[in-house]
Amino acid sequence: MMRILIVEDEPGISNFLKQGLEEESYAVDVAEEGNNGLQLALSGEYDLLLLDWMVPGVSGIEICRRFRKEFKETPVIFLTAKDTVDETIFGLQSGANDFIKKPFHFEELLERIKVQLRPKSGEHAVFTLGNITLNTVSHLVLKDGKEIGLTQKEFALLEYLIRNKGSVCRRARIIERVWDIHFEYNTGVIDVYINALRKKLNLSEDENYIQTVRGIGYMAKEL
Amino acid sequence: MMRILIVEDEPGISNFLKQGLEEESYAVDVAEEGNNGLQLALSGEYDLLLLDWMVPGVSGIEICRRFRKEFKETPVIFLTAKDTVDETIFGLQSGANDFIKKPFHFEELLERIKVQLRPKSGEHAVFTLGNITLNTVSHLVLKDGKEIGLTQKEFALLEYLIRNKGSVCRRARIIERVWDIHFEYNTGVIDVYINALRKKLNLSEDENYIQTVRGIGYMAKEL
DNA sequence: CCCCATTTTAAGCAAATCTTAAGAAAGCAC
DNA sequence: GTGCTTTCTTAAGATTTGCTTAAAATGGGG
Repeated sequence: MMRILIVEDEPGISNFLKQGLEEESYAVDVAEEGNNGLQLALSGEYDLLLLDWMVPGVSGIEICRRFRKEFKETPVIFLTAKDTVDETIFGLQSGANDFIKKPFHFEELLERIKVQLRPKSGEHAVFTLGNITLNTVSHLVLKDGKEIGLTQKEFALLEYLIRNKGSVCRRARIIERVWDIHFEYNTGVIDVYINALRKKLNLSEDENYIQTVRGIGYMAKEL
Repeated sequence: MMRILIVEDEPGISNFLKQGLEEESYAVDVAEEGNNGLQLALSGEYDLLLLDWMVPGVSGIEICRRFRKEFKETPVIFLTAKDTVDETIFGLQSGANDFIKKPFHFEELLERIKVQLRPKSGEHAVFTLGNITLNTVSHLVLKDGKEIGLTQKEFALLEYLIRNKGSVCRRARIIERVWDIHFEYNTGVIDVYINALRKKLNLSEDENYIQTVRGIGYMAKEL
């Protein structure tokens, strides 16, 4: 699941964007103010930043600059009413990846977001775990070359586990990352999905690729 | 286990926070008054301070300032009804890491606490003790490169010992830090776990990495 | 509006872990 | 060596956590 942070002080715009992007199954957080926005951005939770040029508190440009120092690869897109060449250059120098001028069509923004989030050549789009192959672009999972039909959530869970192959994934983290649920870990939903994955992947005894780590969570692991 | 000290004179607020944070599995202590709060803060037991701006006795700002002299890295968050710029700057100059205005949503506070407690890049995630490796991120323990399956408590105990490698760890301290039990040291539970650790790590005679310090406690030690 | 696939909740059962307790062994002072 | 204290080891009961299944909610498409 891709996570987007919007820093935008006009609730009209931010709500519109949040709803639209959530319908496209992104996880969206909104900060209405610069200090809060910067802090959230630096938390490292996000895969893309949508910054308003001018927000109360720390400005979008400043957020972008400070963010760039920490996260060199995460894309930043500016939303701006300004379109003079000077300011644009200034913004790009601050490390932004793209600009979009208000007012804009939602489709155009979405397209640009997709461009930024498209895995760059050289980046992994295909992950493997033993004889299992997971392709994040075609959204296909194969085991021994045979297609396994997974639902959205099942795919997201498997993707999260495989991306973190070799590390124990804590339940709280899984719930946050795959379900976008925060502050409520007493649900048994992870277990049900792990169960479904193991069943659909038809893991035999000697194919213990999805291991449970009692008291902590689960781990995808090569054998 | 992360330990939080709340200094807040309104029992309504402090109880609400204590309960909520404990449900998130933080260890929480409350001081209702400044002098007591300062004393507890300076004890060095805590990983984060939640200070009310105004409390009877020593003020929150004063606690923060005095605390900063001793503990440069431990985060401090203020709870405050005040939000004028002057006071905010004053608070930040006193060394606070963040502010949150009353009234606030518990989720927001929790989010900010998590941001502050997130291990900063560059901090140690991997600790070693002889041929033993403990990774706090992947939650794995290796001996001679081979994975050792530890339970939660076993892992926590080993982590505590290794983090304090070379220092004797008193039983009372271990019970407080690993089990969060205070004022009750007559339990034999540490011995049982030390035993389990030595067994699982399969420590031979010349690998006495976890030493008994008779009458005091235990010590992890390079040989 | 209904149907169907997906997601979530709930509950009983199984298994691993945690804690307690008690006897054995080891360390220490005399 | 004797007697006392501390630590080690084991095992059993209590508790927690995970597995599995079925049923209930949810949500999108016809």
